[in-house]
Amino acid sequence: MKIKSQKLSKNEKVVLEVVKKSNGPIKAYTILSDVKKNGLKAPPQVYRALDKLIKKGKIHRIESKNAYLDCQNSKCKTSSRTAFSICQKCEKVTEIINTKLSKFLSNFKDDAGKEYQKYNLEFYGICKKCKS
Amino acid sequence: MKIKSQKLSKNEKVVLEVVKKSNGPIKAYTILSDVKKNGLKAPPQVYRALDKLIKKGKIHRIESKNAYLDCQNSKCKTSSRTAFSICQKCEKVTEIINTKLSKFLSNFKDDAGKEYQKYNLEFYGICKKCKS
DNA sequence: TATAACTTGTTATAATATAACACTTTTATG
DNA sequence: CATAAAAGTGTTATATTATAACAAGTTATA
Ligand SMILES: [Zn+2]
Ligand SMILES: [Zn+2]
Ligand SMILES: [Zn+2]
Ligand SMILES: [Zn+2]
Repeated sequence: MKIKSQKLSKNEKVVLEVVKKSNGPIKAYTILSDVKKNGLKAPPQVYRALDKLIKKGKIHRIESKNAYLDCQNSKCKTSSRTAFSICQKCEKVTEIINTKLSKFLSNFKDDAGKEYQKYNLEFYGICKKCKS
Repeated sequence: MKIKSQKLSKNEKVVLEVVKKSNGPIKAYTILSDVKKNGLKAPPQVYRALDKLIKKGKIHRIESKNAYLDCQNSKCKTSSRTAFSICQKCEKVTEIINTKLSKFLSNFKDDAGKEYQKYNLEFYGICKKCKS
């Protein structure tokens, strides 16, 4: 199994910094307006960087929010198996890092006996802060 | 726990029929062009119907594809707990109906001991047909 | 029948994402 | 090194997906 290079290009670095310093999931066009000071001007520059960063396991896409979040899991070498907790009130998102869960899903066989190399799981609820 | 009415409005019925007869996930604007013969003309008419149908558990949204699929699970009274198998080659999507899986996820507690009443899980792989 | 709740029709626009093409930089290879 | 291949960048235009806002019609129900 070939290991994908984790080296980042100039634009990838710029975009990753913005995603990292955002407090939670950030949208592509929010990133774009932010990176304009770094000389990036057009959507494709941002989307390309996002796509690469996802492939390199540096960030994840929160599908139900069209937003991007930096990986909070040191073990996340790739983006192939992800799980998130999403607050329906404040929109806070955290990556779930749970061995029992990832083992269960990685080993899961469907009724045809098929296993899956890749999954994305999004849990929805109300976070602790919003409950109190 | 209040049971949501499953009664469908005229537009909801029209849209549901199109989703049902499509062979796999269908996009909102594909639905729109299809329902034009029924007098529906504008995106909001389709999107409203889709939203209601999702809430009523008649269809599901495949988040990673921006597409809609009719519910294949007779037990799916609501859309709160869903799992899908998605072929990365032919884009075929099937709803996973598996008691072990749904029990595990429904009972899953994160590290803070929190349970979730809602989730969406998308598995990605290559379907049987595409493998052979 | 009044009135609230829901449903529809319509126009316009917002938000998200990609195609296509020219050019530059980096990497690999003989 | 030379040079070709691969990866990355800049740019314009456009495609795709989704919602805001408002007016009007319909249905439930008390
Ligand atoms: Zn991660
Ligand atoms: Zn919250
Ligand atoms: Zn279902
Ligand atoms: Zn397939």
